[in-house]
Amino acid sequence: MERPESLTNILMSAYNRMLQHFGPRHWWPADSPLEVIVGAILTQNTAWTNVEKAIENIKSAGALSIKKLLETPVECLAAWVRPSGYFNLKARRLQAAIRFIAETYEGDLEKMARVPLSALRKQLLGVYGIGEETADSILLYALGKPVFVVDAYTRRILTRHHLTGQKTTYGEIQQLFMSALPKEVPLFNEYHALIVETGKTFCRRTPLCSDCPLSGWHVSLAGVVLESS
DNA sequence: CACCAGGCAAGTA
DNA sequence: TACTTGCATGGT
Repeated sequence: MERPESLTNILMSAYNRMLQHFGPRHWWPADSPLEVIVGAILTQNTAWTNVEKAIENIKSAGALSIKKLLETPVECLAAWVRPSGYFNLKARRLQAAIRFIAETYEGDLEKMARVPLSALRKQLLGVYGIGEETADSILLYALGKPVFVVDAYTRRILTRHHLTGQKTTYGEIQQLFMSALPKEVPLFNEYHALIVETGKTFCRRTPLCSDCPLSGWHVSLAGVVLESS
């Protein structure tokens, strides 16, 4: 049996395999920090292609700014974001996020980005419609904070490779990565993007794992060597 | 036709 | 605290 690998080696090996396979993802797919925030809310449990249509509607209306969105009635927001699903819900969530930025930071995302990570994360989690994944996506991809984003794909891939159980919490999975990896924004950025790409391509709910960059990925942790499925 | 997608909050026990 | 349910469009 091989010598047990450290968690750091396991996670970096997975990262290198995914990077080798897909190349850099250049995330988040958006033209501005505000567009990242809007996209983070609209993509909740929704395919990104649908989010693109919704964002295009907002752009076509010339409304992709804090000032414009702030004065847009919620019914109008709902009409624009309709293609992304849950449109009544997401219109309210969008409005709540925009109001928070306007009221707390005078609509200035650069001012917002100067607040320390942990304090900012708590603030975001207090906003209606912003949970852990959305908060972390905003922190990392819109504000440049070194935090690891955990999503359904992250969970699914780790579970399939026996690195975590089904009931592992968001925070535990986040700690798994953040305790083992250097806390660098470019690494966290690329790592999560690669997980999403790998998940979309090879690890959907209906399994389709052949040729996955992680197939045959030997995981040895705590002296127990497992074979990925 | 059924199932799924880069969650979240509110309700229930 | 830990589970369940509603929310909704568009692609496969």
